[in-house]
Amino acid sequence: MNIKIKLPDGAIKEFSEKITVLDVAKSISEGLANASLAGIVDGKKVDLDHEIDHDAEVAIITFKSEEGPDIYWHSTAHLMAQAVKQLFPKVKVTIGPAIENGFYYDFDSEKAFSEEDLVLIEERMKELSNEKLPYVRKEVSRNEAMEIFKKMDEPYKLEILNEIPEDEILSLYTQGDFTDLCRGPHLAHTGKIKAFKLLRSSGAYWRGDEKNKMLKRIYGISFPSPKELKVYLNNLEEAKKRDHRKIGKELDLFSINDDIGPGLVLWHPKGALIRHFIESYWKNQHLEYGYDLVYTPHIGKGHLWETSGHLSFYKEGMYNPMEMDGIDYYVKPMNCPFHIMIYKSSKRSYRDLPMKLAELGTVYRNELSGALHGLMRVRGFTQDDAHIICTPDQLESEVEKLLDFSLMVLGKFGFENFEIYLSTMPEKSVGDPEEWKAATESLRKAIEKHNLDYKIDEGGGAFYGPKIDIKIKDALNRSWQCTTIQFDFNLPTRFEMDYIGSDNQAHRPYMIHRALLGSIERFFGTLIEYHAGNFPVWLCPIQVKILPISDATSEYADEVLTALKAKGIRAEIDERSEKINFKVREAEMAKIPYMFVLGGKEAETNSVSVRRHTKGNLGVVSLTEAIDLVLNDKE
RNA sequence: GCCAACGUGGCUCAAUGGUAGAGCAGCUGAUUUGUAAUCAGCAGGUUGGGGGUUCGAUUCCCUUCGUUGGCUCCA
Repeated sequence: MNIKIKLPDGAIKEFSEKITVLDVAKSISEGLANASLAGIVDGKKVDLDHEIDHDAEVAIITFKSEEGPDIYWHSTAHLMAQAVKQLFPKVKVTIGPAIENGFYYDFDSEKAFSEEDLVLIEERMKELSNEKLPYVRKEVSRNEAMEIFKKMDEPYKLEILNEIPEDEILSLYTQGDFTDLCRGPHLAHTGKIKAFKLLRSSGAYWRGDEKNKMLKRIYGISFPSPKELKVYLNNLEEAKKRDHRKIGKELDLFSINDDIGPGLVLWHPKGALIRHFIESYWKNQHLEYGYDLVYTPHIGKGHLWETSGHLSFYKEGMYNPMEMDGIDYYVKPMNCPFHIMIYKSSKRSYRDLPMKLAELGTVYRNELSGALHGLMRVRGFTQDDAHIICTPDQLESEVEKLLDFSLMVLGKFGFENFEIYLSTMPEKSVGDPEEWKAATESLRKAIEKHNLDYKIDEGGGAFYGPKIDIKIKDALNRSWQCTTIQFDFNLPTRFEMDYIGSDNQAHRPYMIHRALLGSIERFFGTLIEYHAGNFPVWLCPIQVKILPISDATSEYADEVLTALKAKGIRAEIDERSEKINFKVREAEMAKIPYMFVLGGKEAETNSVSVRRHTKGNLGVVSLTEAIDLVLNDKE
């Protein structure tokens, strides 16, 4: 017998008898064998003790491999479930997958897991890890599996079993006294799990459906070494310092007040000024790129929302109506019907298209109280909304322009890392499938033209059309949607929109909803976190703080201030009779980008000592040079 | 909305059944200072709201509001 094993680098190894994946790793190096978690044989992920009895392509998975962490974390989830079952035998297990950062396991338990419970579970996990219990795979028939889980009294596993397709191989993994239904692969034994931490417990609905029972979820993370775990936990701590709610308070940017109501934002002077700069930039760009700015009211008659369909599809998201002259008025959750009414205010010709109506439209939505989160999810917010109404043959170029525009705007704020999703037709949808196809293709083409990485969210589109979403991550790695470009095959029909074509016939236009920043509130939140409060200079309320060393230079300080203002630089003098250290400290903490320190020397030579926030003292330069420095940074 | 934790002066936190305390911020005064905290004094809280247990509640119980972490939803 002679088995040829092809490795990822193309090398071929020959073995004279059947071997396991671990043998292959060993034949390469002892180190690799130690680090190996599992393997890939002919494209299939398998356990290390998987036997190979034929020529095959084999790759070894370590923690550093793309597939590594998932397997590692999944095995840790099993370890945690074992510990939980031992400590709380009445608990029923459900599912426990690896996630982006770590893993969780959902349990059906009367009692929630307290922090003390988590410590107990961790301790038990440590003991079980020390026992180096092997994860043993066993393939079973459907009946066997049913028997086993019936005996174990695990109803959720039985429910899952029933939903696995007939032709799929069923496998069980057992370590010590714990058996779980699982596709695998898993680590060789529990001793491989060296460092772990249970991070939090929370509630989670079975299958994510609020109609189902509330389960108890435990989240955790694990690494092959304590050092990696420590680095991860440290990063988590560092990330918390970037939290927009914390920085928003420290820099006095915004607040949310109990007496006003949850999810309703107060923009304080500094935050409002930044918002003003964001909005003016936004308006100027829209005017330049062929948009028309509009303003629309905050409320509209119930009849309007019936026509739009919001009262049948989105009622829970809307505030209750208020009555006037016997007619119900609703606060708007969206701007679209208003923009449509502007379109419909006169007869439109194909020559009017594309029509692009843009508005910083403030809307109110009744978000679930438990979902509110700082500026990221609020109940009243301003969308940087626009509706593009065009003919079918303008579609593709409009989508392309949109994506260009969006990337340019996001870039202006310093955003370069984001996730792009293309969402396609869901099961329940309105509109002609051919139109869906064309629209989806035009979205795809636009993304590909930019050479951007993107993920497809199959069936994730709105019922009324496909969409592109751009998401930005917050300090804790949670994604928040900013840009959204959505087709709408629904509203043009509902509102019977039309235009007269060159053939003198009425046609139905295409409509695209889009928001670039998403909402000003959320965008501001992500902006704060992305820059850790160190805003791009053009957005800073104060760009330069002038710090005279003593009263003796206060006259010169005034001159510097005048010179800065003349160049459109926002500056302020700290005139207090405090030590320079103190003034520097306060300016640093206020994250002001430039500090100009002035003493007798500077006054004599018409210069300033420049200090850059986070970078420190840059030395003395002439006032004109210093001003140029700031102006260059202000772009 | 659901599961859980939390709620003490503007901010960060202390006080586990015996009339609430610190630092920072604020105010007043002194200090005129060379790149991240000058010194002193003063003032500020019916401990989120309501109810209960108790001789006595920040502390224990109930309820309500809010916040936080998740579930869900979405800008």
